[in-house]
Amino acid sequence: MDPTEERPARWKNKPTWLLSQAAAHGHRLLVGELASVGARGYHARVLATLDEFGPASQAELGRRSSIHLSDMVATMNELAEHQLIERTPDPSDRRRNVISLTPAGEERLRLLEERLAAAQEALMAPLSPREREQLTALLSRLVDYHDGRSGGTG
Amino acid sequence: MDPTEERPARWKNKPTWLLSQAAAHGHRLLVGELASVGARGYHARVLATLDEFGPASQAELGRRSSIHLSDMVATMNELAEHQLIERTPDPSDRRRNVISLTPAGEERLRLLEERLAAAQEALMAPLSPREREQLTALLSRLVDYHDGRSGGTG
DNA sequence: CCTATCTCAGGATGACTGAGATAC
DNA sequence: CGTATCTCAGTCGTCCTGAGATAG
Repeated sequence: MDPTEERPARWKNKPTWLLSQAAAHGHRLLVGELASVGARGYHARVLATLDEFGPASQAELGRRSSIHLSDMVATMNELAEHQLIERTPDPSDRRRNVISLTPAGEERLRLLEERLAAAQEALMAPLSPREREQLTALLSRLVDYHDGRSGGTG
Repeated sequence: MDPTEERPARWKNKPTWLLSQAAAHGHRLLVGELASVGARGYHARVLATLDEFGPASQAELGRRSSIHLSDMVATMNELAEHQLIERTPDPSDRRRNVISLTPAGEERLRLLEERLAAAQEALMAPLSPREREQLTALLSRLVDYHDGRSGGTG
């Protein structure tokens, strides 16, 4: 950031601009919170998805977490290194690894969700509860619409 | 994307998540539009900033465009390669390059702004005019607030 | 001396492409 | 056969750190 100077007026009402800047601020806060406990965004996403839907193959987990299949390998390695997940071969389909959350992973997730919540609060600080609801509702509309266009059955 | 499966319910109301996903969709649309004419996001940002504020040093231009100083060099090289900007030494401060828009750069900018506008429209498609205003107003509040916290006098 | 500008090298994250081996 | 899974290697855009040379 460091906007010592004014920014072009034509950007003030450009959604892609506002969205990218707002997301960048959110990302900074999120990364800061997670880094304070040595985690990355992908970790929180995978752990939460496992907690919510239970064990699944890497590919399925990646789709549910909106993480690219080719990025899942490294993410799984990092999480397995710390015994936060377990990777066991699927006997009914030998291509697959079934990923499951370990007790340590569940505990880790609780910690990460605290940090996540702190980031949300810091990000939304200037908005009233009513405005926060409005914003999340509008963003949800946007995301759902575009997910539907580029994605599968949702 | 490709969300063949459901996504964790706990994300549905997480601003950092919604923002990052909405921004990603916007970014995809933006990059797609710009790539169709061989341009990148930084090009449009620098060209628009030059058009709005006139010639400036690289550092000043970077601050106004919210582009990191160390990323400006490559961006300037790319734009200068196509004669879209001119880099002339500042006689009153020999550290500085004064960057100015060439006629070709102005023309280029007009083309890019058409593509930009198309991306905005595609992104906001599911929202009514009133909702679009609400969204941009809320995002502006968010961005202004956090710009003020991390930046200068903006 | 300290600060600012420009340049270069490189890292981190997130999203993505392509290709290969294996299994269904 | 085609398709899906997992793995590996690498690109790209954006944001960011650090360091050096030069100039104010």
